[in-house]
Amino acid sequence: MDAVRVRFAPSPTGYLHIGGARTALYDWLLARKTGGQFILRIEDTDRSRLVADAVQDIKDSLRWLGLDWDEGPDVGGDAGPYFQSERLAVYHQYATQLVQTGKAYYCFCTPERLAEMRKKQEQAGEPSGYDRFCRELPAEEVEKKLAAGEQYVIRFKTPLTGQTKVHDELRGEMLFDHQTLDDFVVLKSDGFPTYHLASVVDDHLMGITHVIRGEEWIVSLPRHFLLYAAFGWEPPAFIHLPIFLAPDGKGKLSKRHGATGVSEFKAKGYLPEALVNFLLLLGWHPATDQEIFTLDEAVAAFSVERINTSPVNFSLDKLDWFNGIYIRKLSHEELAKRVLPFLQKDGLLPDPCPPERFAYLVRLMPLVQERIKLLSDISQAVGYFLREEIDPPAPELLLGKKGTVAETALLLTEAATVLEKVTDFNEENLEQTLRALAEKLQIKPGQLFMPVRVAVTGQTATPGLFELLAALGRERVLKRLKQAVAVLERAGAES
RNA sequence: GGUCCCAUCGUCUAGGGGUUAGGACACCGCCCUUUCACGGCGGCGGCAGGGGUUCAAAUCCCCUUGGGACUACCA
Repeated sequence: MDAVRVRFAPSPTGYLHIGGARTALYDWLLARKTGGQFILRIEDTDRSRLVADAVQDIKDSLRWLGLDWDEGPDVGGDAGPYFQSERLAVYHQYATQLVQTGKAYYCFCTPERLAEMRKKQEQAGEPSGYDRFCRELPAEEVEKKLAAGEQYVIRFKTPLTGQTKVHDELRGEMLFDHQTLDDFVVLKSDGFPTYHLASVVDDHLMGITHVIRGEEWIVSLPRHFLLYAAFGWEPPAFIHLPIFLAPDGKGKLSKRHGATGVSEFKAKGYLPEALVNFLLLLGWHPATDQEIFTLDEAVAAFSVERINTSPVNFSLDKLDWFNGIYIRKLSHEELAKRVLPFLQKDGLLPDPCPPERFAYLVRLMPLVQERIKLLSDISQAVGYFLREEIDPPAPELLLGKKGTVAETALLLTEAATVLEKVTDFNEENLEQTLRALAEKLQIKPGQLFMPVRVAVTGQTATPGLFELLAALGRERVLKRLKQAVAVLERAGAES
């Protein structure tokens, strides 16, 4: 495929949505695969819905995912500006051109009249759409209203008859009757363009060859083809991606279905590698049955032809699996780095983190790496390592299913005694010592190990006991064993 | 209501005239094992329905049904 120019054109009305992230990913992949350009364009033409931090969140999220843009905010480019709000003169020029060539007209209808019109249409069960009240206004009247400073919009003069044939790379040709289209607004009364005008003009001016966007735009395709024809321009290739449905399959994915923003996934402890891999396979499938992809591998394997057209249920199960896979791929050092902010947020490590504490964190990584699914699981997983003391475990937890208070207290006391004497407090010695103790007490190893585990961690699910004890260090182990014995003695006295 | 899109296990999907309908996640079981996890092995589970076309249909066509999108001076 020849080098391609693609754009991701989000509207800064909120954070970067997970659906938008997939669109950006496919854009980026296509650009990288063909040696073309990936352009970021901000479609800030709706002043009323503008969100202050949105652009920052979009840029941060894109970078976090590893999707760098060749032209756009912060990096510039020859086809700018890349904020539509800075291109108003351009849209005004083309809108005016449309009017002058008889392809569009001024409309002075008030929002009130439009609302009333819609109401009547609804009541009558008629198809909705502008009733073309201003379409044939005499030129003198238009001049008069304009001169009087009346508010106006510019509407496209959709042909009354005939049809427009549109083309989508995935679905092929689609036919739309002009009768089902109305005279849509291209320039709003505040001087800003609508999406239809702005995107068509910009895509043409910026030399966009492939438009990748959500399926919800298919219905608007005929308008866009009409605009291209009106300007005498060749339309780019259109690729409409299947929309994301809510996990239950009922309706479009939205905020009420949990996290939908890329930054939320980041905050929850998902790795960008995992999110990208997950998104990659949501609507696209390689020719092989490979499932794990680096960004580079994805670039090599990606092809537009293998994008799917059926709607996708956005279910998170597989994302968790991907996250585990990628967590296990990281080096101990790198994992520690990624996990650090979560520990700092939970107050388990200071910010900044002193080197020796970080080194200890790295030392802990092999113990927990295959046990956490989310980076945010880390506090639960290493809390008892990072704290000097732990809360005394509940007696029931120490006893397990069939232990008695007296027996367990004895076990733990014995354990403390032998552990105090271990010469070198390492994994191997610890295992030898404790297995020997179990044998001496004539109990199964597990009967000894579980109470010890609970005594020193407060949890029943932990990394291997001996590596854990070694990482904890003799002092804390003994202290916690004694604390547990005290808990049991107190429980024994009470009953 | 109108216009348009879509339809293979619960989910993501492969398969596009002849397959025991394949894989992954999830779930269940077994193995490994001091717990948890990882890993290994196995299992459960699907072509929405009806008509055609054809020697042969998950696959092509039509209808029905179901789901979804759009229906703004939002994108």
